[in-house]
Amino acid sequence: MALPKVGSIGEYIREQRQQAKISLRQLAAAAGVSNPYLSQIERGLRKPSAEILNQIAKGLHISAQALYVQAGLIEDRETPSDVVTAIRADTHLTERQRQVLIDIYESFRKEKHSEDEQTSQKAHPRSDSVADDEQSLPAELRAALEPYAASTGNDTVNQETKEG
Amino acid sequence: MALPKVGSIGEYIREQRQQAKISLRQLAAAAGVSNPYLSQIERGLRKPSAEILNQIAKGLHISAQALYVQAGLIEDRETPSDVVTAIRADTHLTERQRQVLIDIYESFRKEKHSEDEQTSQKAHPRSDSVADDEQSLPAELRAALEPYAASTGNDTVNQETKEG
DNA sequence: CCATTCCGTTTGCAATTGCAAGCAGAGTGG
DNA sequence: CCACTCTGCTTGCAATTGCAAACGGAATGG
Repeated sequence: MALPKVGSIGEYIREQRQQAKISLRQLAAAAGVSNPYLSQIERGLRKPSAEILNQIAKGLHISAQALYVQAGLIEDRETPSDVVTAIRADTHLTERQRQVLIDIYESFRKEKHSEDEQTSQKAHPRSDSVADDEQSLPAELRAALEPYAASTGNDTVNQETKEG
Repeated sequence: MALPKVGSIGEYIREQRQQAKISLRQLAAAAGVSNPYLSQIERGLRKPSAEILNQIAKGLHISAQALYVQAGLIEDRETPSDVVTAIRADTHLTERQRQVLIDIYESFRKEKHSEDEQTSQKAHPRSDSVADDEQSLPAELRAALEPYAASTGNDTVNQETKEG
């Protein structure tokens, strides 16, 4: 395949480098890549890997995400909702758990629609001790959530929810 | 010769894929990469480029940042992955909704934490067509959540899993 | 029993990354 | 004028990515 549109990332790097007033070789040294390779990257002749991109970002003292966005490697971070983003980014949740959480959150948002509330952030007296000794989750809700909690192919819960 | 410690990213991908209950080939197709290559990635034999990583993230419906963090390509402090903080900061939720969301999240975390990973399973590939993805919120769960949503008496809970 | 269809893996191979070495030009100054 | 040093760029080459094709199992079904 011919060269794709990697030009924008190279231009961006060169722009940032020139704004920092450092030479190509200096940035190459700071980033730990070779000078010719950086030259080719800046002119769009090569498509750097994520590792190289990360090192360049470090050498430029800019956020790696800025470079990734420029390279089209991550979405433009529209921040749809910090909650959804955080859930999606949580590496400890399973796919299923993520979807359940997001769905619950969105249904909450929808329900909340008509109700205007000016909740000033007052101090939460017991904000830190959540889910420690007393769970405010009623039994029925916990029971309903059980099949979603840890099902990773374990068949302790027979999920025969087949549509008729 | 010596394979570097790219293992963690591969393990993570495989874990996420198995939790999503899709085959290696399915994920490969969804991500637009070849099956053998994905196999090698998951086993840590290859170090995927950022582009491939991004496509895999799309195929897994997880944030690309999560993968990049796992791969050690970006610092994890760059990602706002604190679900509880995000929920607390959301001004569109009622206090009660926040509490429920956080509790569900915490219970998910607990279940996942104590859960023993179980990969040895008798594969029954086409027992009951698991292919249909989600049916996100079952009626029982929605019913259990209703009293917590908002007492507007409106029950228009249509689920729209936003997919990119 | 053999054909089919999944699953994941192994095996070559083209294309690409990324680098060491070397090239051309512009200042600087002895 | 020539040596030195800086700038960025071009050239081969080893190592790697990423893929098409083919392989060994396991389950379904004629």
